[in-house]
Amino acid sequence: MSSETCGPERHTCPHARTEVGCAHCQVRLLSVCAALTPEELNELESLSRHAVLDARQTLFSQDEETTAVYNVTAGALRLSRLLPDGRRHVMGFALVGDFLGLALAERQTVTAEALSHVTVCRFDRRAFQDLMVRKPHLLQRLHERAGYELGLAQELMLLLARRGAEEKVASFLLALRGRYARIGLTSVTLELPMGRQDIADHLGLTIETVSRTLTRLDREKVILIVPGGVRLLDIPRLERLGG
Amino acid sequence: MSSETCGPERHTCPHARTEVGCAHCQVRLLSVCAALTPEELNELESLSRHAVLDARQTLFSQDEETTAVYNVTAGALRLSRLLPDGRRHVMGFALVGDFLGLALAERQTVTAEALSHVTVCRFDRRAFQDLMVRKPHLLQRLHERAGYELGLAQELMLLLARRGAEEKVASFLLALRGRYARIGLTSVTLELPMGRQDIADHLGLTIETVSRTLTRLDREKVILIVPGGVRLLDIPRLERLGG
DNA sequence: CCGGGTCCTTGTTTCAGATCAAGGCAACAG
DNA sequence: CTGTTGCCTTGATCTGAAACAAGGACCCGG
Repeated sequence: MSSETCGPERHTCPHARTEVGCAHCQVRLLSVCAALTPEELNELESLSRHAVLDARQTLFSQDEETTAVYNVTAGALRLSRLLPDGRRHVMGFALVGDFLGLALAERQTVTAEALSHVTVCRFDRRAFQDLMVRKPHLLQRLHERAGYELGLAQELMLLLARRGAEEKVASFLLALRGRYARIGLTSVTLELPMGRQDIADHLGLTIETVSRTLTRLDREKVILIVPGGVRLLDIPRLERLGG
Repeated sequence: MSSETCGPERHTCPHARTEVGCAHCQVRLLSVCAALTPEELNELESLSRHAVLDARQTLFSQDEETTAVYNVTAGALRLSRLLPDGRRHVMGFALVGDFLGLALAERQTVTAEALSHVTVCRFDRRAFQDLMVRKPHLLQRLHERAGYELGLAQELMLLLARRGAEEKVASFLLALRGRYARIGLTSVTLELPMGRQDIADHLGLTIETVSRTLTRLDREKVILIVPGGVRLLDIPRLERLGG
């Protein structure tokens, strides 16, 4: 709640991109940029600026004008929405390779806050939009990605409507594992860069229920709680619990 | 559950479009077609076939191959998703002007069933996709629409996570009113083409809770339950209840 | 080493909504 | 007219997550 709002410009390093260009970007093949030819990539690169955020810093806030779109190259962010009555809902988490600003909306619909040290690739919105008009296959790629996001949103809806804290938590862990796998990160332990409160606000539970549920799963040897994440011990069982 | 699965082709009337072309379509300005020039509209028209469904008929089913995309020109459909364990979640309702198949996915993610007598405009998926590659502004329009859908999905997520049956029902009614207003339908009474069970499955409640909540709102003179829908008597109050 | 954070866990109570059960009502067919 | 069916409503009881309350683990700065 007390995170300082602070534009990304402050963290921009104009020299960074000369050192590591788009062509050498680790997330290029995961992201929308994969749609581009080398020369188009060059053009895109000329629009991009790297930005760095520390944990708890805000990349952009709900309702503010959308000045840029971003590609996450390292770290994780929390995407949340504040309700008029003060309650918060965490719409999701942006991981490496995720694109922020898909919908190309005039105003941000969510607040994006860094959960860890984060690096992003920043593109001016106008310039990006212009480029997209000229490169229909970039738009197509973006639209595909939007379809994927729509799918994620539907899964989450299913998750929220499904009663049972255990079901929710189990599905959440599996979904996160799936997203990590999609970007080639298959570790024994599942990193949880977000706190319990974030998970609770994401799943429509309270922090106590999330904590209790994780503790129970740990006690029943389905998972093992480790610092900064969990180890998934019995994935078939977890899948049975989650659906 | 017992609705007959039955392809839309059976209801196709190849002569219909000669009688009422795209240019005279009532929903043209509401839908993705609004992005097109008259001659492009002609081209689109040559791809379109009208199809008619009676209530309870299935337009397409979850997991089946996507052979076509649709534009709803009359009536309403229920978009639902079946979980492996048999539970159902109603992802949403398609109204007049809505486009089905935005994501251009290979397979359907939901089942679409007519809630009333429905007419749709059917476009072959391949042909539509080809047209879109040639008409970037159609793709752009589609992407915009996808952004809108993503917004709706987020709203619904908020709704599902937000506790309180009353809040959910109130927000649902207001959201539906908003969607009707968007397509120029502002009647005193809000039509509810879906049943109580559908609303329950949409909001993550039971049919009893939906019924009780509507009854309570009626008793408190916030709404008036009428056959086939409700009349919204005290909209400010409803807004306070819904957020 | 201590003091003050923050985050997480655990215990107890309470309540909203699920569940179980029954009945009402309109449409329709025989 | 009567039985059936589908949809909605109402009531009684139960349950699981929220709310409230407290304590523990860890980190960091002095």
